[in-house]
Amino acid sequence: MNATPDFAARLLAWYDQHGRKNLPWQTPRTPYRVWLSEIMLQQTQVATVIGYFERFTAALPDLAALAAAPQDQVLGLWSGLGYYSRARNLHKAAKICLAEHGGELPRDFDALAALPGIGRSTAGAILAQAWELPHAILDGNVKRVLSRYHGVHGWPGSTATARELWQHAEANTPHQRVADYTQAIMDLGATLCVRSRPRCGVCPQAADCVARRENLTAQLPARKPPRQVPTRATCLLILRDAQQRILLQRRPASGVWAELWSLPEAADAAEAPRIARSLGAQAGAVQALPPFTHVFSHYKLEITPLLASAQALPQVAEQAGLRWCGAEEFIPLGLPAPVRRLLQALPPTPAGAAAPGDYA
DNA sequence: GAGACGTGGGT
DNA sequence: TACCCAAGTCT
Repeated sequence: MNATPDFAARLLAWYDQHGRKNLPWQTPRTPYRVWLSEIMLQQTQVATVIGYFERFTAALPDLAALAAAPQDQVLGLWSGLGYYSRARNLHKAAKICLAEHGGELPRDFDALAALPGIGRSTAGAILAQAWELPHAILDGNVKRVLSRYHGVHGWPGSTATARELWQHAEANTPHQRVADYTQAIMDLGATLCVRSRPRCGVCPQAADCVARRENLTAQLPARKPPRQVPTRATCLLILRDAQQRILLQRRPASGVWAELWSLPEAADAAEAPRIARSLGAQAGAVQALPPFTHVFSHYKLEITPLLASAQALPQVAEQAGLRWCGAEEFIPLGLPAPVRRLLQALPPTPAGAAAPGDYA
């Protein structure tokens, strides 16, 4: 690949003047905080992450605290961020670090990339930012910058184009000031070389940028091939007892929202009483609340909330993965975002309404 | 290689 | 509105 010796120098000079140096994971810049931020920032924008990062590090300030935390706390701190396998893998990796790496993140690329949730780019970012080791990264920002600068036409998601971009990324990465360089190229992508209407007029690389020269900034990087997303439908069962508690059910270990606390599902309202009984509850009249659509990256989900007064059946033993939760109790739990919204906006029980079996 | 995996914001 | 996508990784 074309070595571009001036690329890093120009970028670092720009970074010294215009780069971001007060992001929460930069002060202090410990390996744990770098790691956590890199995981949170996967497929997630900086502005979204900042609040989650602050809360997470306040509760779990170091690797040992994370490793010792219950999974429900970790998922609770992640609740709303999405891609929850990141949280489960982060937790697993912390335990592995404690058991196999002396309680620290390994400084070896292969050992780091072997940890769950850490791939090639994240491993490179951690080594570069935490320890100044000369490793390249290739995240969305870098893909955009390099696609334009080097005039790479292929879609970055394809293997061939990714390989090409990795070669550019390796060739461009300097051996001095690696941490700053890594932050700098992401800052460039995030603030100047943005997807639409990049600010080429103030870009330090504009003179040598292929896309700029050939007027291709709107075409590069190539778009992902469009794909139709299917629509599915479900009913979420809100079983509420006389004490205003809601029955929550833990999601299965695989699939969407894995291991989060959620509402029981039903195919329709007619099925609700039978579902309730199978969960050890007696449901009263079922009221359908206004349906809404929740959009995932790969499908749409039409959700109809079904509200029913209910009573835990005392003769049914408590089942694992089920819990009756008061309004204050579900706040720290790992809940899917639409479930949290739904429970927070729940209409109060009408005065005088009686739950089944509540004959007082 | 292609699909699963969340959510909120920009255009 | 309906897309597109944002500091990717795993299977």
